[in-house]
Amino acid sequence: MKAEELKTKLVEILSGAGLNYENFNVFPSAKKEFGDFSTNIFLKIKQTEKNISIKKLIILIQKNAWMKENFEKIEEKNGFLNFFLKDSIVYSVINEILSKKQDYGRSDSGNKKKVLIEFVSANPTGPLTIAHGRQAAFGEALSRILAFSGWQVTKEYYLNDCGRQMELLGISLKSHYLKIRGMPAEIPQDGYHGEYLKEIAKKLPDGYEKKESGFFEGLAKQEIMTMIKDDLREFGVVFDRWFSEAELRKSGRVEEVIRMLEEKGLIYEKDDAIWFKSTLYGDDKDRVIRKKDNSYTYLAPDIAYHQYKINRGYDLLINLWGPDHAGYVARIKAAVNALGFSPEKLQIIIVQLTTLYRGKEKISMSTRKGQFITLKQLMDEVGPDAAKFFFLFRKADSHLDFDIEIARKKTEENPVYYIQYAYVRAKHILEFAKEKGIDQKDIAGADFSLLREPIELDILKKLKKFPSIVQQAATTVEVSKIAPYILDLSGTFHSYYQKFRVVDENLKKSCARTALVQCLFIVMHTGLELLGISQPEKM
RNA sequence: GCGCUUGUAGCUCAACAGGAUAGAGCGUUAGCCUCCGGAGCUAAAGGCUGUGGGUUCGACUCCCACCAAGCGCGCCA
Repeated sequence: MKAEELKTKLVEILSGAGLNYENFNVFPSAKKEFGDFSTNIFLKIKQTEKNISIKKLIILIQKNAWMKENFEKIEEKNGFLNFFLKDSIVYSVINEILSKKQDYGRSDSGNKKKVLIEFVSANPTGPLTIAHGRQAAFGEALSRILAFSGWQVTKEYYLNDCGRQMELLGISLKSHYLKIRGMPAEIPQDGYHGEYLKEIAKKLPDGYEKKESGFFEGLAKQEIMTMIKDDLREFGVVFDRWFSEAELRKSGRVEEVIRMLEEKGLIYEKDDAIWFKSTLYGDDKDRVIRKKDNSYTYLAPDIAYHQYKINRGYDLLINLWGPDHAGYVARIKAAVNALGFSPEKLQIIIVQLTTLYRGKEKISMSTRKGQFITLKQLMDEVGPDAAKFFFLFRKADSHLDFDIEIARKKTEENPVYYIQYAYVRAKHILEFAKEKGIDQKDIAGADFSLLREPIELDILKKLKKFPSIVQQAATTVEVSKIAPYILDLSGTFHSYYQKFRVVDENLKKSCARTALVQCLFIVMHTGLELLGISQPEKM
C-alpha cells in the first residue's frame, strides 16, 4: 500500500460524510510508535471547519471496511491520526515479491511516454573528467529508473564537434606531431597541452607533415571519441544516439529555426549582430545568435537542436548540465517557449561538481594546466561500482565530496562494500538453504506468520516501501533516493543476520525466513541494477 | 555589483508539499567471533538547524535582511 492510496480512501470517507476536503498529507510515520502511516488530516480540517466533531470522524474512519481490512489499529495522537498495518497485510508483500521477482517495483506510471535524456555531452577535445563521470552515473541511473517506471527512454550524447575549440584541437595536435618529429612548432597558448594529445600524435604515422590542421582535427576527434566511448563503456554507460553538431549545421536546421523566430518577430539586428529577444520569455537580457563575423554563437545550433529533439516526438526532454551552464537555463527555456512549446517540456538538471579528497587532502584540479583526474583514473583507482555509488548517493544539486581513500577501503567505512557484503551474504544463505533441501516450493508455501520478530516485520515493511521509493525517484527525477534506501536495508539485514539464524533445525521457520531473505535479495538486486552497480557473486 | 546553488553532530549527509522529542553513517569510547562469510554486530557520548527578524496552532522547511562557501554573469563552448 502506498500513502496516496490511503489518502484517496480518506478523501472518499470524508466526502461520504459530506466533507469535500483534500488539503492534508498522508505520509510514512516518522517513528515506530506512530505506526506505519500518519496523517495531519485533523490539524488541517480544524483550521477551516470549526464545528466538526473529530471524535465522530475518527470513529467513521475506524468503522470503514477497507480500513478494518488493512489496519490493526487507527489512533489519534497529538492531533495526528496514526495507522498501524495488520501483520497479515505486511506478510502479503512476500507473495508479491516472490511472484513478480525482478519486476517488483516496476510500474507503468510513465504511460509509455517518450523521454530523451541528454547527458555528458562533453566536447571531444579531451578525456572525460570526474565531473562528466557524475553526470554519466546520474544519467544512466535516471534512465534505468524511468524505464522501470514505464517511460520510453532514449539516451543521447550531443557532440560539439565543430567551432573554435575543435579548430584549436586540430592545430594543437599538428603542433604536437611536428614537435615529436623534431620540427619547429608551437602549441598555441590557448590550445591543448595535455599528455593524451601527445600520445595520439606519437601513434600517427610519418608523412602528415604537410597536412592542414583540419586534417588533424578529424584525426583528433576520431581518437578522442574512441577514448570517450571506451571510458563510458567501462563505466557501464552506453548511449542510444550520438548527435553531431556538425551534421546539425549541415542539415540547414539552424537557418530554418532562425527564420522561424524571425517570422515571429523575435529577431533583430544591432551592432552588426543578430539578436534573439529572449527577454520576452523571461531571460535577463537578449542574446546574440549570430556574431559580427557572421558565424553563429553556440546558442543558434542549440536552439535548433532542442527544436529538433522535440520534433522527433519526445514528450519530455531532460538535460543534465554542469553548474557552469546554470546561467544558460533561462535562455534555452526561453527559446523552447518562443518556438511554441511549453517550457515544461524541457527539464534541466544541474549536476553539481565533485571535489576529490585523498583523506584530508583536497585534490585541486585545473583543466587549463592539464591537472585533472579523469574518469578513467578514478575507475582504475576505486573501480566503477564505488565511483557510481558515491556519485549517486547525494542529490544532484548538492556539491559532492568524494574521498578516494574511503572509496578504496574494504571496510565498514565504505558503504559500497557494506552493501555488496549484505548482498553476497544473502546470496550465500540462499545457497546454504538450498543445500539443506529447501526449494522454491518450500519457500513459496511457507507459513509467513512465523516471522514474528520485530526486526522481521521491519524488514518486510522496508521491502514494501521499495515501489514507492522508485516511484518517488522517477517523479522527482531524483536518483539519490535509491542508494540510501539500499544502504538502510543492508544495515537492517546485517543486524538480523547477527541476531537470528535463518536456516536451522526448525524446518518451518527456516522456510519462512529463507523466503524473507529471498525477497530482500530480489529487492537489493533490483536496486543495485537501477543504479547500474554490479551485483557481485562473491567478495 | 547582480543571479543561481549551498550552510543541520567533530566529518559526510537525511528530514516526504510547513507537522509529533531534528535522524543515519563515519570518526570517538566501551563491548561481541566454536554458529548460514566478523568486509559483520551491540551500546554510549555528541545539536540554540550560519545569524537576526517575520508569517502561524506549528518553521530545518515559507518571507525579509545580514554573514560564509561554490558557480555563473562574453558577439567562448
